[in-house]
Amino acid sequence: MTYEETFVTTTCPVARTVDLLGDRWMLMIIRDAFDGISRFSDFQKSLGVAKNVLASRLKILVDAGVFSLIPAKEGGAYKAYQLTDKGKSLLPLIVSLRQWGEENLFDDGEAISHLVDEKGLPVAKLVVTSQNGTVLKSERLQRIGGISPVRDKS
Amino acid sequence: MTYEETFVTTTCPVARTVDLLGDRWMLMIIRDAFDGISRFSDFQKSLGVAKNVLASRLKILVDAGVFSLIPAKEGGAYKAYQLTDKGKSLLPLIVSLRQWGEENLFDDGEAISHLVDEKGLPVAKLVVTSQNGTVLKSERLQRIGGISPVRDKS
DNA sequence: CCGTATCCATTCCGATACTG
DNA sequence: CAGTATCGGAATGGATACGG
Repeated sequence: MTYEETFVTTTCPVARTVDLLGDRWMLMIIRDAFDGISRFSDFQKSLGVAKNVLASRLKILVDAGVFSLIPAKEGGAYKAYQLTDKGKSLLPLIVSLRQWGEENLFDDGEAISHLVDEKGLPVAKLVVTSQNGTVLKSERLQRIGGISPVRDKS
Repeated sequence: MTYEETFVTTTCPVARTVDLLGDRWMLMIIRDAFDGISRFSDFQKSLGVAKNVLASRLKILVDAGVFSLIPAKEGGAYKAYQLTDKGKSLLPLIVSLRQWGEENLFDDGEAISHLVDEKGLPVAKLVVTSQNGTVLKSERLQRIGGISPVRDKS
């Protein structure tokens, strides 16, 4: 079962991304990739997922162009799954997941891992803005084109 | 089975968020909520999900504080699931999903729905930056504290 | 080490029927 | 409309064994 076979045609980009990545393992695999993991066995150790499941997920991600599979070098022992540019552009998604979790799913004083830059500074909070830089609240957004969401007529 | 019962304690905020929201229906429900949907039957019509499944997901989201359930007004007919502030702070996540899908999962010329502000301007692209505003590439990030990811020692 | 193939248990989901 | 209860089937995942 390849990614293309299960791909649902929809005009909503959120739905398409969720079709591809909206799965526990997918998102955790990508998180690990941003943490520098690139080998099959390291993904498996980190996630504790069954090998067949991991293999199928990685195949889908390679097919989708999120990972490229680098063959083992001559004399090298391991293949490597590396994020492509397409894969690296998932960084805002992973950071969104991280920041929301940090702010909403931890009690004060609980152990927590942080994301920092090379100087140890925390990453800035992601904010949705208009193209002129003003912060946008969700109430001021609307979806145009494509599917027409059901709206409250009351 | 409530959200608390299945909550996996981990020091990684990504994992906690994925535990709660890393599911096809969850993310689609939240997308719909940002599109203004608030009623049980409208979610159901929009998503085509079975009622028992929808009910269980909405309960989890209410328990988690993402939605508040507003009872029907006197004389009003419908209850409403409204995003709380906590729920509204998921906007960057939904926008991340949307923008990645727009850029990577559509062929040129395909019908696509867009997210715009009240003036019809597209939302700006989300970018991960350091606290001083410089754009951060994934290679320059690292996770500190909490779990120690498996790293390549080769 | 990196997977693939198979099997089995479980979960999950959709459909239906029913209640307030 | 807004759910709850139940049931059967499909899909999924984990474990294991095996092969490149």
